[in-house]
This record gives sequence, structure tokens and C-alpha cells, in this order.
Amino acid sequence: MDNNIADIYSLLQEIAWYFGDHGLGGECCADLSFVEFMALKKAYENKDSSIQDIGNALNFTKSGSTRIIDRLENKGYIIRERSALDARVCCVPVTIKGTEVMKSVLDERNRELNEILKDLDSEMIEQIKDVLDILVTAIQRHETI
Amino acid sequence: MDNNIADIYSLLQEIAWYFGDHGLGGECCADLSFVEFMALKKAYENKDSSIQDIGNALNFTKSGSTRIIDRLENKGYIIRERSALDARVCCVPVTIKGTEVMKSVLDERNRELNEILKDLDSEMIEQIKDVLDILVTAIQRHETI
DNA sequence: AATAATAGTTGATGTGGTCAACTATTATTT
DNA sequence: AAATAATAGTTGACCACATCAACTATTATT
Repeated sequence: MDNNIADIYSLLQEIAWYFGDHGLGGECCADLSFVEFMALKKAYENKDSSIQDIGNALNFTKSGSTRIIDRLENKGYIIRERSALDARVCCVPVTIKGTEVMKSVLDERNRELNEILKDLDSEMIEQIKDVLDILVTAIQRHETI
Repeated sequence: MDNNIADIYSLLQEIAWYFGDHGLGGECCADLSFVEFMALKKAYENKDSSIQDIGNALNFTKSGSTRIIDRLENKGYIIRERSALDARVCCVPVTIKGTEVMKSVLDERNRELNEILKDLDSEMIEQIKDVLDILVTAIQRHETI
């Protein structure tokens, strides 16, 4: 059904709006923009990622990556460390403060999402998770081709 | 299950990234940014919407709304028209060119989404649509409270 | 040892948004 | 009906954030 595809695309756009930079009343995540939050998340998930690793994961140029890291470092959420293996590379471990802000943002957002979904039964929640999983997996497979 | 909520949130973020301003290799929609596309879409869906209607729908300030409309008008996708009922209000009908670009972007994006989902059977597609529908409805209900 | 490649930084620049002050029009008050 | 308030939109000054191109520093290749 081609019409389902169009509907799905439109729904995904709404979700992208709401959970992206613009929704949530413009307030994303403590003192972080959505982009900064995603960068911090990447740094957190992938211990020992370099500056460009993060930039690549987020579709940024080299200089864009540098500048995101600048902001996160200025806010005290990560630190730059030259790699011992290759002094050209900067590793950007997340600081304790960074971990804390991540966790508190996630807590806050999860509480909000819980509120949004509170009228749905747990079976439906499960189904939502499964479906989104399939969707994101399909997207990621498509991206890496 | 609280853990499901956290998973769902994380998945929604991925979707927001991919379908928002950043994913799609930075290229959103012809010569439109994601924001511009959403504004055009609002103008298209809601015939006779004013500049602020669009701004409100997208969480922008008055001046931000003006500037988005500037850009869309400069690109020839909408035109400003003073309302006959209230000369303070600007209506922003979508031009033919605007409708065409909308349609071609949607075509293109739907084709891409179709590609992403091509390995899923039609039952699953149906399920994805239903689940996203429930999700977006829940979000919208929550927003208007 | 010379050259190329890679990681990251920086200055100039462009885009895209906000705030505050403005104009023009309509609604309300006395 | 004149004065005042409210509303829609615009504009200038400004700030946040990304890019490009040119740069430094380090490592790999010839």
C-alpha cells in the first residue's frame, strides 16, 4: 500500500519535529541543544570515540565537530585528551558532570514520555517499542549501504 | 515496564535525527531546509493560515515567522496577501510552484522510505502505520493540554 | 629524508533564529 | 467620536551554529 508509506512518512516528520530541535517548547535538554545532546550521547555510548567519530556519526564536517566539542567542553561535559596511540587523535571522554546531565535529561524526558503514553496499556507500549525497533534497524541498515 | 519507555525514547531520538534537519545526508527537501518544508506544509494543509498561525504551529516567535515566510516567498513557494477581513493579517497561500515542490519532495522522500521498508511485509507496514498513528495522536493530545 | 595523508583548529563567512522597538490596523473604553 | 489598548507583522542589532579553506601537528608511505 503506497498510501501507507506516505502516511508513515508524514507521521515520522511529526515525530521528528516533536523530538527534534524544535518541539518540547524549544527546550531540549538542560543547557544543551538537541545537537549537543546527541553528540554527548555518542561520546557516552562509544567510549574512546574521537572528535571525528562523533562528527561522522552526526553528519558534521571536521570543523563542525571541533566546534560541538568546544561547546561541550566549555560546559564541562567532556574533556579533550590526546590519544596515547596516535597523538593526532583527540579522545573525548565524558566527565562525571556530563554523565550526570545526560542521566538527568533522560530521566526528565522519560518521565515526559511516560506521561504522554500513560493511557496506553503495557501491551501497546511493548508493541510500540518493537515497531520502532524494526523501523530504526531498517533505517540504519539503509544508511550504511 | 519503565525500561521500555527509555528504549522508546531513544528510538524516537534516532528517528528525529534521521528525519529531521540533520539526517538524510543534510539534504532535506530540494532547496528547502526541514524547517522551511514544515512551514510550507503547514501553509499547504491549512489554507488561509496567517503568518503567526504557521509560526505558532512550529514554535517560532513573531519575527521568526516573518523570516521563514520571507524565505519561502523569495523562493517563490508562497505569496503574502493582506486579508480582506483584517488588514493586519497576512495570508500566505502556497503558489503552484510551491505545491509542485511539496509534491516532488514528498514523492522523493516516499520513494526513499519505500526503499528503507522494502523488506518488510505489508502486514508489518500496516502495523507500523497504526503504531505511529497512536503515538502521534498521544503526543498531540499531550501538547494541547 | 621527502612527501603524502590524517586529526584537529581557526578565521572569515553565511544561515537562521531571538529580542526589542517600530508601523499599521482594529477593538475597547470613557 | 477621540483616546487608548491590543494585535499582526516588520526591521535592526545581535547571537548561535554550521561551512569552507587554510593552517599546524603528527603519523604513514615512498
